[in-house]
Amino acid sequence: MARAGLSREVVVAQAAAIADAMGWDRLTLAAIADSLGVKLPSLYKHITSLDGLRRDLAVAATRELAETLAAAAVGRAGPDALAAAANAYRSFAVAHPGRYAATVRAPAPEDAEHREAADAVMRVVFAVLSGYGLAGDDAVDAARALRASLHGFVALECGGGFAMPRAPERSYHRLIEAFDQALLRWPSSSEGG
Amino acid sequence: MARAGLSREVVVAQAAAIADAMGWDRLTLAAIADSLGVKLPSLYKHITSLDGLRRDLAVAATRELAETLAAAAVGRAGPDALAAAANAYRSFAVAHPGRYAATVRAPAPEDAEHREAADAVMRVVFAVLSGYGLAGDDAVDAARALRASLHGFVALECGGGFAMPRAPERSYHRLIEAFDQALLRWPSSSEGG
DNA sequence: CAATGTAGGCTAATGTAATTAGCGTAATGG
DNA sequence: CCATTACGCTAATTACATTAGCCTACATTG
Repeated sequence: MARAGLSREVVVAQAAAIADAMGWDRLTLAAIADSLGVKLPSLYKHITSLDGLRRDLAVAATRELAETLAAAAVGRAGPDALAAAANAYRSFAVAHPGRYAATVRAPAPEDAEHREAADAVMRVVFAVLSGYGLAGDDAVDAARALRASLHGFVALECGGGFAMPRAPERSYHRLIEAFDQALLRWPSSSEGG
Repeated sequence: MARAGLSREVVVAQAAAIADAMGWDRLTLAAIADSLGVKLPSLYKHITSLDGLRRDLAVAATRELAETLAAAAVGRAGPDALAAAANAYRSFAVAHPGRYAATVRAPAPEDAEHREAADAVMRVVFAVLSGYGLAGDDAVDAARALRASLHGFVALECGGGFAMPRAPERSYHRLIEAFDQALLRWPSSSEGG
């Protein structure tokens, strides 16, 4: 039997492609093995389990998202940075739905590598918010609100949750515009101790 | 064999309980049958398939959510209605995570019953927005932004996505406050044709 | 170059879950 | 009371994840 030249990286990359094509929830080892031209059990020489593979894919996808966001926001500030990052976020989700879904998986508490990848995403978010002069609890609240808004939008959009006949791009643009305005007034909101 | 007194409704209700307890994604016919004290194949006398059951559960849960939101918002208007509905939304998700996840499933295009349930939710949202004088594309954009923000927040929160040591309730309250302010200025945003 | 050890493929077997086929009994309506 | 239907069962099939254990390509080393 000729060697197939697999590795953990190759398997994860193939898993990403299949997750993008078939959906994160329908990712199966059978499909991955098939598309790599090997039998299913062979994968276990490179992964520990399906869940382990999902975690590896989550880490890889989260890093990819962080780099994408950072690349979009670099050299920009304020509303400019916000719009660039938000558009990059949605584009990533639309272009790579499986990988995007993987980024939503929360890191296990003791998983330093995964945490670091998730932190890298949050660093970009906080960098964008710093352009609005936000820090401390203000920034945490704003970061949560921003991530929630963007994630909620793309999750609903990708899930077919927008039934009305209006282009999602328009609504998204409007959302970001409104968020920008909200950030300008953010620090003046009641700061409950 | 004594009859177990099953029905589609009973099976769906049990599925809801199990989805809440184990998670929407880990809902299995085996668990449902077990908890009802019957063998797995017996369920097929009342459901068409696992996916059919998930759809039935989605309809039931979506109706429940619509009623919950309507009950919370009735008799209120403006910021009051917004806060009441938003809090009811998050409470529902936290109290019934499985049912909440079911409500996110988009109706199939030809599924009138499911569509009607989803419309009932949107009617409450539009009713809240009408208190801000919004209609037409303005209202559609605002409705999408609102649903995205709320869904994104509870999805991330329930998924353990908030790592920072700050109470999610605070961040949520802040989000709603900011959204209220955004709605006041909403119609003045650029209305791109 | 030959011996050898390991890495990386394989087949076979197990367990869980969804689904279908077909059997037998409880409930119900003439 | 009998016939029909409703409803639960067992048995079998399929798909998938997982483990055990085999067998060979290939790199290392004498």
